[in-house]
Amino acid sequence: MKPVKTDDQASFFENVYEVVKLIPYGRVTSYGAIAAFLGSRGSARMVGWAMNASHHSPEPVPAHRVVNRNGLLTGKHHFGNPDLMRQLLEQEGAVVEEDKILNFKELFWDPSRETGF
DNA sequence: CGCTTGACCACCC
DNA sequence: CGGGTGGCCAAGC
Repeated sequence: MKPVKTDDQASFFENVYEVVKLIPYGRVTSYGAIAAFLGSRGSARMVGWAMNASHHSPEPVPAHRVVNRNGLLTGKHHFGNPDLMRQLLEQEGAVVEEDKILNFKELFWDPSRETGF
């Protein structure tokens, strides 16, 4: 992974972006998992808010790999095209139906586990 | 400065 | 299946 933000702007948002960019191809995670990994277990909403501002990030953020705890593509309406998120996930090998990842359990990527904390 | 909203989560009815 | 409540924290008005 990249070096830690030495800048003062190491905010929750930047942290979220880093984690999301670390998500391997074909893998997905949840807002709550990211929030928990960052130390704010109950701040899942902040992760979503960070994603909302992801366009603010200089680098592209694979937000389509972040879904809710249900494996549901809750943020699909923020990709410009509601079908884009689903297609991106299917493109990476995910099985999506009714805006839900069926093999979510298999594709789930736990940041606190896969990264060796 | 305070209330409302939000790409969430969990529990309850 | 639907809906409501509490918690969380930040941004918008």
